[in-house]
Amino acid sequence: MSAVDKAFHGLRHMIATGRLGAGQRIPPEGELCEELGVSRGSLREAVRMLAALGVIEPRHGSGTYVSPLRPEDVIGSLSLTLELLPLTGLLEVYEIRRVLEAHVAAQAAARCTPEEVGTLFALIEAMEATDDPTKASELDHRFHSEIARIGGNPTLASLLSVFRARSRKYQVFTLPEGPELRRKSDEDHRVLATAIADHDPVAAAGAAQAHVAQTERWLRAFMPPVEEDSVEADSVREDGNAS
Amino acid sequence: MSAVDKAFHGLRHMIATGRLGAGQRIPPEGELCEELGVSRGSLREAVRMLAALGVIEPRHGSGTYVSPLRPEDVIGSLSLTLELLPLTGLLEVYEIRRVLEAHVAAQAAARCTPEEVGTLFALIEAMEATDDPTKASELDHRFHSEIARIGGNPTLASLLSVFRARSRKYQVFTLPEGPELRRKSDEDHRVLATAIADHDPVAAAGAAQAHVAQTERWLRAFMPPVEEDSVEADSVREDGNAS
DNA sequence: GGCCCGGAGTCATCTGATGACTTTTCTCTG
DNA sequence: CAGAGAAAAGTCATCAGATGACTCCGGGCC
Repeated sequence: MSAVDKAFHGLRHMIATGRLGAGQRIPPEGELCEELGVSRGSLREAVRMLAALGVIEPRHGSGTYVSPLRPEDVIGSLSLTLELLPLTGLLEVYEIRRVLEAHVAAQAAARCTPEEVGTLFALIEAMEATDDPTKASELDHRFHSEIARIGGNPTLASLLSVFRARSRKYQVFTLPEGPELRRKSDEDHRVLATAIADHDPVAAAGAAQAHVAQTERWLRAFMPPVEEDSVEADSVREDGNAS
Repeated sequence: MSAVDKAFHGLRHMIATGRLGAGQRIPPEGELCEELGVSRGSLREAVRMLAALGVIEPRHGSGTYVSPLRPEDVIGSLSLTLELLPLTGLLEVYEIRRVLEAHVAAQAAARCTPEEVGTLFALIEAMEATDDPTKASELDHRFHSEIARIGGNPTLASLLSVFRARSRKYQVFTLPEGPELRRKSDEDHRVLATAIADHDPVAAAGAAQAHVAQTERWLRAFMPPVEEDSVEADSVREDGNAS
């Protein structure tokens, strides 16, 4: 077992066994190095691994703390890498979204309060009122997140949030067909929110599934290019190396 | 932005834009340090982060390679941390499992071939034939993984595999009530496999959901203690502290 | 009492050196 | 010429030391 692995599993074991509890500050680097028998460099690499996985959180100048270990802390680490998956993976994610969004919609229909229904319709109206595609996409995300929250399962809500973030990279609303798509999307939202307000889980599940499926079809049809940062001209194409 | 963040996002950007493709070897540490403007230590921490997330894989003496970027590569990183979640998180995971297992069962019922049905029943018979709880748990995992595979969505299959691994930590079959639970579990498996063999998605979904719900009830009822010392490489034998 | 400042504690980063492992290349032998 | 073995190059793994940056707290000053 390598030194970094030793430090990684040692730290993970301390957390799993409760010796280091959620939110607690872990011992300083020096002490951990001595206890785990590795150098500071190796320990720091292990700490970075756990930080990337959302388990611990170093704070410059203060110390390193165990995360609250809530589901979103751990699942959120997926958002950094999910968008690296190829396109076939994205379509598979949509199938999962269909199923889970339908489930949370049904749960929300069974559990929602009048205040929560009001929030949903307020988001819909804000969505219909804006012309900014970016803002509309943001509100769309909040609308679905609110439904997931009402569903009552934070783990599921954070998982869906990650999946939606991956989909949002492709901004269908900025296409020439965007306004038309948005109008249909708004209709879907009203159908979904109405079903939830009526406490009709079956209708809500159906509406949610249809909505996701519609988005997926649009994506398949148009497949806009994704641009995530500055567009660097591929001047560096050193494909002809010595191999 | 810190040096490690600079290296992390720089590497991630190279992969996202395709400059570093799946399976490809990335430049050696020295070159990347110069290009990204960070020291070797910082670069190595960034590499470790991406490795923890399943995106790249360093090979001692050979180089560092981009992973195949298959869904299981990225989702598998969750398995290292999901078991750190508190118990409430586990129960939420069970709700997700209920929904997704039902879905893959329905998909499998719609898509399965006679050969795949044969595999399922062979696994059931092997499960019923063994007395070893550990082996039974292993076969149970393979049975459900096979159904998920037949379902046709590798991303979903790997996600469910991670969720099941979390549940398997609690070995209900080793309890005093284990044999009784196993008998009922075997019945569930036969019902599920029969529904799949009959190409009856509705029955398959219902059977899968009921099976997961049953397991969840057992876990709530007995809640056996978790023992996680699966790694026997006790190179650190100085753990005999005051804990 | 409130504000400013300095010191202790901690993480962040860099540099240099050495060891371990893999892959390639070359030489020697048959 | 072919093959096996050794040598060499390339790369990651690990350690040690030093310095900088940041946070937090407490004491001194107004």
